[in-house]
Amino acid sequence: MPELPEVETVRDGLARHVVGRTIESVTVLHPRPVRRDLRGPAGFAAALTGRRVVDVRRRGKYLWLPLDTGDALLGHLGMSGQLVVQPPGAPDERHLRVRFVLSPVVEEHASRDPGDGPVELRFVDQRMFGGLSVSQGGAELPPEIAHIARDPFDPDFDDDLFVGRVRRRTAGIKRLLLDQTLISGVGNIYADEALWRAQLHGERGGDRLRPIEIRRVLAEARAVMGAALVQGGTSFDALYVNVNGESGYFDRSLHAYGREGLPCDRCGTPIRRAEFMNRSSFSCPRCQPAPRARRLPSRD
DNA sequence: ATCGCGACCTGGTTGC
DNA sequence: TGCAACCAGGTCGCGA
Repeated sequence: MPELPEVETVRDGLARHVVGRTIESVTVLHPRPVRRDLRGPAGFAAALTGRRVVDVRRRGKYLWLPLDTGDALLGHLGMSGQLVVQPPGAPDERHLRVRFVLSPVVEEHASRDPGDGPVELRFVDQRMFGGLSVSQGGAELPPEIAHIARDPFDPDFDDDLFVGRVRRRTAGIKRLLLDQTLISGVGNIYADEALWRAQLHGERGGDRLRPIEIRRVLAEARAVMGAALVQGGTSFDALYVNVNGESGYFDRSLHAYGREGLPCDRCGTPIRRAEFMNRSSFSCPRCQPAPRARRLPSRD
């Protein structure tokens, strides 16, 4: 499941391979991934055809491609989305949803790299939680994602602001780590990993954490995602930009997620799986002690 | 404002 | 063997 490191890997790959190209045609093979675009599949395609891609940017798990018009192609990979760059005529992927035919790299930027020829940008998504839309005037920052917080690698991410906001919330710290309006880019896997590394239980209330504990889990989120970023950045080949949650290029480094019943790498206690927000949470019952139940508000 | 939950979606896996 | 139930989870929208 793509979280910040995987999405950043895709952003970097797209920046190398699609910037400077013109979108020559757009084919929507399934309407669902463009559902957020109110103009419908035909309007979506029309708004992009003939436009040149001038950059590839990211905030949290969202990606957008600013266009020469000041609009942007906005995308989210959801759970199973991929953006792949392929040579024209490569066999269609099983779950190919949208195909963009891109022009060759313009003359002045071209090298002798065969990758400078025409390519296809393909949105492939099995479960279709992800999607694409055209954001009008969204080149700088699409208004659709103005509510998404900066991510912890953003130079303008404000640690003090984050600590302050967490301390004013009663929800558990895991829920707050997943709240993209507080901190973006963290998903279920890296939330569990950051909490394991910080030795904090995800149900500890934001208002029950000391500032130093909040700073610790923030530092660990940076550490675990930073390590994944380094591996991800070297894991795709020249032309094929891939995000695949199942590929598991980072699996070997996981200490909590998916390790139910396996011994904690720190203390040997079996890792426990718990239901949380209709999904799974993994933690060490010894290293990450659960908080005592909050006292019910008194009625006197 | 905040909280917590259901809906959305497919296909691989599990259980009978 | 066949079929149904289950499971993965990011985001949005809703009611409280």
